[in-house]
Amino acid sequence: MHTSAIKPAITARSASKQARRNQLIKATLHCIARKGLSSTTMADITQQAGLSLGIVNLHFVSKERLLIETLQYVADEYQQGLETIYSDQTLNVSAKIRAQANYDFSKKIINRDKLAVWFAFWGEAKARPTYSAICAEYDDLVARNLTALFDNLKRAGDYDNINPARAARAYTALTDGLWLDLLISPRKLSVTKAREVVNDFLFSQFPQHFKLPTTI
Amino acid sequence: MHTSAIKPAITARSASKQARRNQLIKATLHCIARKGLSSTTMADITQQAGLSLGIVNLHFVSKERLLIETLQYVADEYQQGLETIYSDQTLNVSAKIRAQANYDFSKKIINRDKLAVWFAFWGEAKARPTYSAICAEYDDLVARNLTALFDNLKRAGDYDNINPARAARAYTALTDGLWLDLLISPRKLSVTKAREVVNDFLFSQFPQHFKLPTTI
Amino acid sequence: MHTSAIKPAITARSASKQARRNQLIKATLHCIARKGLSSTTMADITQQAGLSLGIVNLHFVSKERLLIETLQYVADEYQQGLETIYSDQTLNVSAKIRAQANYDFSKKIINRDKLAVWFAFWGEAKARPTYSAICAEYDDLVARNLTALFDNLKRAGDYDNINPARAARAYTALTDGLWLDLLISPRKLSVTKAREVVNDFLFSQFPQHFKLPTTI
Amino acid sequence: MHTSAIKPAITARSASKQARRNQLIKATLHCIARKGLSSTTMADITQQAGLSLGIVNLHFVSKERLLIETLQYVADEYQQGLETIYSDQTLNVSAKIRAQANYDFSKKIINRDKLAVWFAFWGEAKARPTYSAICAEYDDLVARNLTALFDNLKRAGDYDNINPARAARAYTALTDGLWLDLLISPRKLSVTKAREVVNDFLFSQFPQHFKLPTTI
DNA sequence: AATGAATGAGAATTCATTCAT
DNA sequence: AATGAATGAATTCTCATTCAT
Repeated sequence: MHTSAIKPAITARSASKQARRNQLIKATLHCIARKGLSSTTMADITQQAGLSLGIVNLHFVSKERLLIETLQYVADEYQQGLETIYSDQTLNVSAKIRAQANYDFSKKIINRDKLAVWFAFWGEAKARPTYSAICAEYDDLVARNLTALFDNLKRAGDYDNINPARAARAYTALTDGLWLDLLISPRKLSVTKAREVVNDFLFSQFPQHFKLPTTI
Repeated sequence: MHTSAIKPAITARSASKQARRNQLIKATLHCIARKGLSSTTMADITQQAGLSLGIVNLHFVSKERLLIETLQYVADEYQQGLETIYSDQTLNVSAKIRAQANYDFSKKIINRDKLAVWFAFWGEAKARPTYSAICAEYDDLVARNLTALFDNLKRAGDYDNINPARAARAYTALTDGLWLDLLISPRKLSVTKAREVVNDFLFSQFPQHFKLPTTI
Repeated sequence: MHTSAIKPAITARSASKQARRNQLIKATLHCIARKGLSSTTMADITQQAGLSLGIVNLHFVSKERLLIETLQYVADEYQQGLETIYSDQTLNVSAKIRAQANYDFSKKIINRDKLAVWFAFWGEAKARPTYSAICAEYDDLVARNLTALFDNLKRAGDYDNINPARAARAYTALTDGLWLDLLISPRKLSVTKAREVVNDFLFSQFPQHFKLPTTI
Repeated sequence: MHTSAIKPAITARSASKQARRNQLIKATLHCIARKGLSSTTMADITQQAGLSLGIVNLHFVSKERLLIETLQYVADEYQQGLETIYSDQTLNVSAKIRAQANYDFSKKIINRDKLAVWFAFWGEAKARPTYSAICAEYDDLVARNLTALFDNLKRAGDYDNINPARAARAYTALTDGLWLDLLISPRKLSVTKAREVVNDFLFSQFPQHFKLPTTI
């Protein structure tokens, strides 16, 4: 009873606390995309968030922690999208793979700002194990699930030559590489073309389950 | 004896201007790989090179210029290796492709330091157009040549479904992605596995010209 | 009462900011006078002000801006003194001129530190247009007002040979030159003597309105 | 005979040494006038002289010594011109004064570069006693000679109100002040006007010996 | 909880001077 | 005597963090 009276107050407080944190993470994302990871300062972030300079150290202890949580935020966001697909009971195996391919090159993911943030962190990953760990985590999720899906397809079709784990590895490498291309030379590679490349790949691996892109 | 007579000539003072520049670029590469792009300072670089602090501004005007020339150096080195392959008259089309695949995952290229440097710069590319420009250049070289090679194969075999330009795009994306995986999670992806993934890809596209990796 | 409740909140902040700026400008003046413009460092200034090194960039963006505002400060201070004289309704024309002559060689102006600062900036003026502009501004004020005053005198007396504009120019040149002498060779020229030189000049131009210095 | 064979060799050496020194002083003057005293570097000077960087320390020991000798050079040059006038037996007293006035506003002296150099050093004078000493020296020469000349005039005419020493002081202050104006605001004060101001002054002091400028 | 002025360690850059050639 | 690459102390500027309000 007491608790039910007190809890809302606590939740309210912590909710507002979480709101501040998200506000700062959003601002951080924005700044990293505009100015790059190394040129983004605390002043940039807090100004972008419309808050005072001291607030980051209040809510995140240090800049380093804010950056880590920002990366975590982006990784989580991506993972949640995938998990929704993976756990969707209405989709069959190939539909899930198709859904992931669509998701990986959807407006939500293919957003130059988000790509920039991904690669900004990857670029620092070697020197900062914490970044590596976060990046590796989502990688795992995809590898596990995609391997399972490809394995299912292999059994469902006549795919003796396919190694599901390697195909999954190829898929993630291919999408990472295409994202990089989309970021570095957006004039040479459109999202449409990138999708075709992915579809080519899926068709080449599982011709009985995927269609050839209309244009060759 | 010779060396003891020659070495003194290469001491601090008499090293050629170009030698000094290379010395500094090498030191820069080393530092970026160890500490990351953003944490690498002039003091780190000059100390690594065994030279004095002021030397960078003497030979490169500014840190920014040194970094650009360092990226250029790595890009040039990679390009030269490829051009040697592309212009090798003793290799037929599929041998050239195989040679590139070997080269792309050879000791010379797959070196965690060099990968780290690549991704360090890619991570900053969005915010620094000069970096993008250099990265885009080598991309172009590969895209052009690989498209031509795949085009040749297509005519030589029964590959109606292949779009050479897309296959080339897929190849570069795949290798970029694998490099990233090798950098980020070297425990999960070995160079051997990465080679198998590439071979899988080449076999899936041109089964008449490439062999299936021995292990499935 | 209202004011005492409201003002402190508003003024306290902004006044404190302005106070810091003045504190730094004062310290700058002091350092320039002691060590010269070119040998004055940020460390000198902030130490003199009893503040930390980073404070200048916080309040003035750069050293260059601090120097400009310091020059502006001295120029403004001098101008304000003059404007008080020019706008004093209780003084007649010749009294105003006499007041300016007194002011120009008063303790407030003839202060070796301030003279040193003036000439430090003049010395750099050729190479820095911003300095020139500020110096030229006060020059203008004096030229305009003194010309008008001399013009009045000319009409009031029998001064056919006087060209008011030229007399004004002569007056400013004379005082500038005397200030320089007071700075460079204070042993040869006392302030008293300098005053006599100015009085000689005024008497020679307008004998009906100014007295000959007592000692010849 | 020996001597006549050896001496030329010695003279040649020392002459070439002096030539190098003059070459460097000229270059220093040029650089100070263009860039200001504080921004002039050893590299600027040696490059301007078309010589190597190390040469200054070879011929002048330090930058400081070079600057002092440069100031000395300008001061000497000015003094020599004056001494030629003072010792010219063909000129009477008022002609000498007129000659000096002409000289002080001649092309040789009124040269923005040289003025800039004068004031650059004066600006640093307070903080560097060596500069003061050199500047004071020429001042002395003028004061002594001009006082004597004015004294002569006083006896030759009806000038009871004139104090020759003060008039001399006024003359030097006036010219210094006009030089400063010519340097700082050349658009407002032409050399012609400056000459008129000086002539006004001489006429006002010694109306029987100097003519009123034609324009009033 | 929030602010933002102040701090000061750390970084890049400059440049007089040195010294091997 | 001359050169100019190399040095490293000195200087300005940046910016994460602190802390009084």
